[in-house]
Amino acid sequence: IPQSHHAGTGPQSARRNQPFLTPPEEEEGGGGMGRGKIEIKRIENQSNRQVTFSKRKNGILKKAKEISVLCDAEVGVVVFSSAGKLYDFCSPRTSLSRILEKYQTNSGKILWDEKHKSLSAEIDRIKKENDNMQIELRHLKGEDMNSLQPKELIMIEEALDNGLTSLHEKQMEHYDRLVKHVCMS
Amino acid sequence: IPQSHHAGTGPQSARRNQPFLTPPEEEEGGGGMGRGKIEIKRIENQSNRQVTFSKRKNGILKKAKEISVLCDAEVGVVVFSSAGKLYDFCSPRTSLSRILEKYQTNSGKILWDEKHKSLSAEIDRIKKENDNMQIELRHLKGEDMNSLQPKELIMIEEALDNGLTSLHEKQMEHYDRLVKHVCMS
DNA sequence: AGCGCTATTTATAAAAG
DNA sequence: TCTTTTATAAATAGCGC
Repeated sequence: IPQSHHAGTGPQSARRNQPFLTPPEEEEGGGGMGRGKIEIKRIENQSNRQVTFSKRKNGILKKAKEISVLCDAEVGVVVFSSAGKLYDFCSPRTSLSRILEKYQTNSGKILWDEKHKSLSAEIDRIKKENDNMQIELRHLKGEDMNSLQPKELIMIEEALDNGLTSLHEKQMEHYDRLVKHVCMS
Repeated sequence: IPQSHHAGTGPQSARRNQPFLTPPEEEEGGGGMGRGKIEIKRIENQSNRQVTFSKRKNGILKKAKEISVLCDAEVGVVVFSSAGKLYDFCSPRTSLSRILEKYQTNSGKILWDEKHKSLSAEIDRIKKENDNMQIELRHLKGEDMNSLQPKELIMIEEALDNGLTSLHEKQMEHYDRLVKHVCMS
């Protein structure tokens, strides 16, 4: 998409990143080439501060999304610009409320009363069930088996064999039906 | 401090970033040069997932701190590892509670009282997920297959075959380890 | 679990539109 | 204010300890 212009300059080999041994002509005679390091302290210029906020806010939300996907982590992020505008992110399959609830449980800090403990408890229970199935599924698919003992592997193997057997029977039924159908026509 | 070795390869002018047209001698005969892009999807290898989580978690908390300082923003971040360990950040001069209060005011979402809805919605969602996994599990175990089409059966078959293949590899590892152990004793 | 190393990939500060 | 561009600064994947 970028692939800017590059009016037919010629060969333009595959090299990239020609640093700038000689400044390849300043775009304008004028001054600033800049980009550069900044120290981590409040940006005084309000405009710059706003721009930087916008960029970094996007950056953080993106990072949050990435870690939640990559590492299967639960993440909640809430950001207010200095102007008071709100931005937030919450990992999929959960909610800020849920994360905060967990936060309370885990940190001991109480963010709100405990009216919803029971609902929460049910969610925990179901999620646990969920996790167990997830694990079983993974195992049947041959994933995450490093922690398994030989005995457990054998049980999985039996399950898989049984599955295949049943499945083949079923496939045979389909096959027979097909053959029968063809013969009759 | 770093300034590693670089045994006198020669002139080594000020250029950096010599990619690696020819690998300038591998340190050891051994293999891995690696580093590289990864796609944003769950990291299957548990160990890598944990390491990446740790690194990126630090990264996000750092970014949160930076934006809060640079841009005078209020930021709250809560992260749970997949193992359930909690990490969090909150900008200075405030607290998570205060940020959340502001969040409610600003977003209209009421985290506490309206939590019922989100909780029950979540329960519904999880239960549905649960059901789907249940079905998939049954299928892999060769149950409830009457409603499946041949094509679907084939997909299941492939899954089972893949599972068996992976599993046999794993069993082979156990076996090899056992043999090795016996021989050594 | 964490730190150091380095090649690469990303994020971004500045500038200009 | 948001976007695109470009040169730099940072983050980080895969190793090794």
